[in-house]
Amino acid sequence: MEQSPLVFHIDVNSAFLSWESVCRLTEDPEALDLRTIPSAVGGDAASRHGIVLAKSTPAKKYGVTTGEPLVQALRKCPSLCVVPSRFDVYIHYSTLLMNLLSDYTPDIEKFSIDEAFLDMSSTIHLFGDPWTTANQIRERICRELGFTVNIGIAPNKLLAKMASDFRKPDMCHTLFLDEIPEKMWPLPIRELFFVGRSAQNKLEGIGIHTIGQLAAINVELLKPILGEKYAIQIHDYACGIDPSPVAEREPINKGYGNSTTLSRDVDDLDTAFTVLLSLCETVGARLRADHVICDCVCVEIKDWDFHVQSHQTTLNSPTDSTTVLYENACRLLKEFWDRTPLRLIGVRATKISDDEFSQISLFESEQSKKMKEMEKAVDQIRSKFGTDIIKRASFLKKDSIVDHAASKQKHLSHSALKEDDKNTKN
DNA sequence: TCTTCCATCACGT
DNA sequence: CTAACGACGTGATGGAAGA
Repeated sequence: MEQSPLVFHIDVNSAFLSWESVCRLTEDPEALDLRTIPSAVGGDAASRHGIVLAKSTPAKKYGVTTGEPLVQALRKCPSLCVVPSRFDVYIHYSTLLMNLLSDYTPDIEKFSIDEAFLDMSSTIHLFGDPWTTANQIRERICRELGFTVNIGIAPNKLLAKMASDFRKPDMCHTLFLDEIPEKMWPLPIRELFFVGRSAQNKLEGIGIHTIGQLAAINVELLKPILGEKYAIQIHDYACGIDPSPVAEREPINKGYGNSTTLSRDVDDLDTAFTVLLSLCETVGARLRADHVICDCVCVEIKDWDFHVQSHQTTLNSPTDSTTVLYENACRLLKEFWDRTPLRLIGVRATKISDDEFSQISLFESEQSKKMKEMEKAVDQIRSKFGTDIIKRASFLKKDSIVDHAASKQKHLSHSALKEDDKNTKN
């Protein structure tokens, strides 16, 4: 039996801000709805680090944009109500959303915390026509979960994603093949998925400003500028071509990273090592939780002038051990860091493989066995009480320079109300 | 010469 | 346009190193 391909893309409007609002209203029905005032979710408003992760519609009217520094946003809109992010809350609402969506098809690809693709090709006949069905989903999410979404309706993922981005919020849009010239081709090149700043500049350099112009040009002319593979991809995209299937199972991680911007620049090895230990502990715990091991450790630094460097090393044997990660990370950093003050340090484990048959080697020493047991115990306690409960001894003496996201999520509903007194500095 | 490794860049949420 | 802000993740690229 013949099926025409049909993909929905669901995108939560201002996800973090919407979810923050819903959560607060659930806790206190009298609470102020952040969506009705100029507001934003930011990393850490108090220390004036961080960026705008999501903004309300009223904030948008002041020119506040996602991704911009909080200080800049506050200059544009001094009355902006900035609240800290709570990822545990967002994961909760994301799960509710994905569960609801799974009522409509088993073919779901969770694309990010607030986005999903639904392959509706084989199930749409159970519900009605695509437009009506999408609107029913949109209304049901609003009614049952309390937040709005955009839904793109199209024959493939790329077009569905483009469609969900059209007019916001709380809207459904179609983008079928015959609608491409009218709805997609007039758009500026930058709005095409996968065209970032760099590609935008290169394309505009040869007089291409709209998606339609990109679709019309001979792809051979793009290859020398963008590289062969990338040229073909975005040219296909501009033509509405995307054969990639909706992937039901998310692929296993290729890497596990953890990085942090420090509350002040660091220029001594000891402090840097302490930060590395914290990062390695997180990464190691995640490796063990997923029952995987890594064969490569990478250390990344960003200095005071935003200059980024990274170095990596291949391990003698794959590991999930915090200690091994830490020793290698320290060695790397010591080797390549020229002691320029650092604002960010990161650790990344790559070349991931499965842990299944990596039982304790016969030659493994008693000491490393004990080490592993200790790490396992730390992981267990952390998973029960949160990552802040246990700290290694070396943390206890120094003042904490690491901005732990987990350590600033208490008392936030109160502190969020007194945002006014910190706009005096620059 | 062919592959792998390494560092960086680009792109997305 | 510059000044200046995150924490992730993936994949491409081009040069160096190794087989």
